[in-house]
Amino acid sequence: MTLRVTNTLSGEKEGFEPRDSDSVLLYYCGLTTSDPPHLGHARGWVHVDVMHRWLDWLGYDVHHVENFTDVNEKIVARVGEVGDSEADVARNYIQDVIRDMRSLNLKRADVYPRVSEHVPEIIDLVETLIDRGYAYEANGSVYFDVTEFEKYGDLSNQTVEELDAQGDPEERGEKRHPQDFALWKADGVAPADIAEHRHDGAAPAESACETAQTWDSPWGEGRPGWHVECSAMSMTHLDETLDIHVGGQDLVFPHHENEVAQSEAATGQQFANYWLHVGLLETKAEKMSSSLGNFATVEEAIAEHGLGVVRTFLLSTAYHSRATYSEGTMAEAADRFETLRRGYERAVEAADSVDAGTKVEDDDLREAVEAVREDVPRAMNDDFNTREALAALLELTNAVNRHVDGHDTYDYRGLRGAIEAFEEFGVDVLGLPLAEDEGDGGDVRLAEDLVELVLDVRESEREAGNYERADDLRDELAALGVEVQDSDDGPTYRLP
RNA sequence: GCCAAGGUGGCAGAGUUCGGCCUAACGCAGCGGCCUGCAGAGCCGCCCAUCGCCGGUUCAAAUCCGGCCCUUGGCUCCA
Repeated sequence: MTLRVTNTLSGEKEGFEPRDSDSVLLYYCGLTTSDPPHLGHARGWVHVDVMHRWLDWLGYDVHHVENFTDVNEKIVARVGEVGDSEADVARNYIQDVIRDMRSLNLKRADVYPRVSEHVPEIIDLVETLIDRGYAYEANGSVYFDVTEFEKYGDLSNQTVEELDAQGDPEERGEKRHPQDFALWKADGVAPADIAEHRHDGAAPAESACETAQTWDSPWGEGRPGWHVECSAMSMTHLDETLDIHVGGQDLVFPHHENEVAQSEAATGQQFANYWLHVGLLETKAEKMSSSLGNFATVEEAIAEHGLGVVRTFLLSTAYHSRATYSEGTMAEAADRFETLRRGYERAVEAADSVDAGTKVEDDDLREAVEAVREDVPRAMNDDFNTREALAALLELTNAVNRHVDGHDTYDYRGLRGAIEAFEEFGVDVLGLPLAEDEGDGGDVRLAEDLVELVLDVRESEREAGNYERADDLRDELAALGVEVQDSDDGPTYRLP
């Protein structure tokens, strides 16, 4: 059973073969740190995270890099709102990104390089491109000459001629061809460059622009262009040829197209063997984006729904499809996650109970365990089909519930198999917090003791037949977020 | 206009690579039943799909081919 992935280069699902049979170089285009991260970013991160986890499961040594674009006109446009300078704004948002990545339970990448730390490498790359005849200098700026690179347009399936036909010839300026793009931009940032990105309440554009960073270069003072950074950083931290390059669907053109051109022109090597593109998150048939202002931030979503629900939501749609964010889709995710979490909990409780024995054998349960061990790897190997993987775990949940409901004594080995499958696939591969305890601080212990005290009182009311009083107590606990469930063995509860 | 990705039940969303086990998964919503003092959770069952439209290939098509319609994304900052 081998991994197959949909490669944007070919437009087809292909068998995955890394350059080196036991390691994978994985690069993900991170975000520009000019706005709070929203759920659309989280979708990309979580899917890359699961790819990383699955490649680990398959036994590869994964080298994973994600960049931060901390030099950009949009960041300058925020000066005065969240910081006093371009660098300061970027630092603030990088901090937000790191906080959100932690709360999303992402496996760490090996490196999170920033543009501001890689200007020397970028300059080297630009010089190489000039030396090799793929780039030219004009008035202190450097442009990539798309007519020199034969494969330009291959990734996005366009030709330079087609692209030129769309461009406005007046816009060409100092470029030789309309599609040429900047590798290095002379001087700093002009107020006009940031005008369209500004919010109300920003600092005066002039003073914001004064904080824009510039660097010395062979062509004079200036700033790196947007596209070079990914080429320079991925080559610095991984290699000239990557196994898998992942990014949002909206980056295919021009960003990724330009990355391919720069990198391959400079090295003569294929830049990435597999290009994977994550579909965009939409609300009511409109993509979620910072510029449209229609986003839910990662922080808000986690605070409102919790990690498990957010991850379940993001993984409930295959990475390459677009996904819909709405109250309804979140509610569905909440249900799915709760079902899984309860199923896992029931398996653990049953296995640990005195009624679990070695003499009990439930074929249905054991078959379900075998099935999930086949179904999840098959789903994940089929282009990381996380939706199918979740469905397989839900089938296991159903088998666990049937077993616990239908028997007075439990099949210990069957349950243990189920628990291991939940942990291996649900927790380790999909990153779901199935076993999350709510922390073991003193406050939590006190809360537990108090809830148990209330439940004891409630039980005696029930025994006395005072159901109204008992129901009131349950309702009041529910109002505090404490979920109470009655069963034959007495009530169980869960803290919020 | 050009390029790309899509159009599957009330919603959401797999399956299309290599046509048949798809009489279309998992789930949400809805309905009925079991369990329960009640509720919830869970279990069992049911309901809702001629898989955008038209034509073609085939013993057989959601899956392949042709045409058309529509949606979204990219072509300008965007994961």
